[in-house]
Amino acid sequence: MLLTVDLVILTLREGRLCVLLVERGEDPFRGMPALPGGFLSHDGEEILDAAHRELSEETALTAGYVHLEQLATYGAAGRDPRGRVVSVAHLAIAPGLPEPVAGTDASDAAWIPAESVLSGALELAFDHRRIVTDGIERARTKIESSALATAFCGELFTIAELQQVYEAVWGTELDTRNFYRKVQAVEGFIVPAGSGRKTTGGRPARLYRAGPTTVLFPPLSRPVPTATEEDTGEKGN
Amino acid sequence: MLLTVDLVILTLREGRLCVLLVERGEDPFRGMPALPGGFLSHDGEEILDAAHRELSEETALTAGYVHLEQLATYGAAGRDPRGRVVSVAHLAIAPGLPEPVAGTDASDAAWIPAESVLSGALELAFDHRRIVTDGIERARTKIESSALATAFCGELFTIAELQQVYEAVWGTELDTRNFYRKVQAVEGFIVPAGSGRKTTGGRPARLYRAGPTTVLFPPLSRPVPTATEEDTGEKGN
DNA sequence: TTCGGTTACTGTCACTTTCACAATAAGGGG
DNA sequence: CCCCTTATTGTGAAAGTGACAGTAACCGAA
Repeated sequence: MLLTVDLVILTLREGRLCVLLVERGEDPFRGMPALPGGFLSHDGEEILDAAHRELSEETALTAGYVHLEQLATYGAAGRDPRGRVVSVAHLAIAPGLPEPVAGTDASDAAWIPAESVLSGALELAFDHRRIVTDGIERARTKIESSALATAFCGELFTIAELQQVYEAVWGTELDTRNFYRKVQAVEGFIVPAGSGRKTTGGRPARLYRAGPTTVLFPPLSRPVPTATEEDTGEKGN
Repeated sequence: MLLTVDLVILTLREGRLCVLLVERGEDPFRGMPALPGGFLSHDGEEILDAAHRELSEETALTAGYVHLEQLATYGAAGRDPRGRVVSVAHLAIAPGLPEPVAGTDASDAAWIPAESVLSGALELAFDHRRIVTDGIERARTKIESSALATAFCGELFTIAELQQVYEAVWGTELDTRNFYRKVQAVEGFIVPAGSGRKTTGGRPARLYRAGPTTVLFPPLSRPVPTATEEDTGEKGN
């Protein structure tokens, strides 16, 4: 029985939720997009360590602030043609890397819009489509009641940027005024950080950094889809 | 590398949240309480099937209505003295079994109050204390926004019984009137079922069964501990 | 039959939270 | 100095929440 680690690495690029996929260079599903991952390097390697290793192999994340957590374990008998391979999937969330990240291990690596995977337009190797779906669902649920969304931002960010995170992950639009109020109402979620910076013209925005709070209360609840906006190609189940 | 399946089986007994523990009959941690579980029976057995098998081995659950879901995977290098053993833990929730369930596989099986494990009063084998803690935390969180609580009840149940579930799992007391209102406000959470039955004297209670709704909206939010009731021996982290 | 005991069930009011909605502030560039 | 762009703030209606007590229905005993 072989144990592997797979990674669902999410980030924001141009306001869209993206997942890092590599093109398989070897034979099961050769040439097909797949999640980055691999076997444990040596017997005795911790699972979480292996996930960290794969993460730094695949992304050039110098800043140590990357969220990484276990997602779920996938071990269906027929998921790998080579035999019984059980994979412990992990969810990683990184701030928007401007570089497309040329892979070091696999043939090619690229940020793919999450929508392409969710809609089924893009076919993935193994059961990786399911894993990506589960990972995104986890992220969508978890940003409601935890400070996870700040992991999509850099060290310093504006409230507008944070709002873009929520909008991209949930695939909805939010009211700016209510978002400002709710986010600032959560004690210790975001804390001010010195001066402001400007972006595209306009008034400079205040900068914040992630605060000590990890559990959001009251939570930022995801708006209910109003049944007349189900056209984004995203399935709700 | 060996793969095992462990089960956190939760139920309600006399209004208290209990977990099923077996006394280990073999040598690593012999005689110590542990979670039911075991190795995959044959190479190729599905992980979820193995969990179901262990569940029916350990409990005499004739009614098929038991909730079973994957919890997390534990693979720390030193967790098993025999070598590298990775365990996929599962969370099971069953209606209150009146029988103490004499174990068929392990030496002995018994329902243990969750508080004994959470408080650390009872020492468990391996890292099973952590697994139980994670399982209970999962249950506590999940009954807020899913219909999971009905899995603690039988086919038919009263609203008062459902309230006892929430109170036992959360370890808090709830206002009866508000609970009635909230539970009935969720469309399709519980649906009426015919006639009423009496319990200890009193007015007969209406019976309900679990409805089709699986996501609770609005959710039943767990009351915030008011910092003057932290004495139940349960740690809040 | 009535009465007391026990448990199930329901209604109100004050308060907080949520949502929908628009005007003002602060820079940059011409 | 004016215009453009984006950031930031306030308000009123509506819904939800929490605290609170009384009525209803059945049982068994007097």
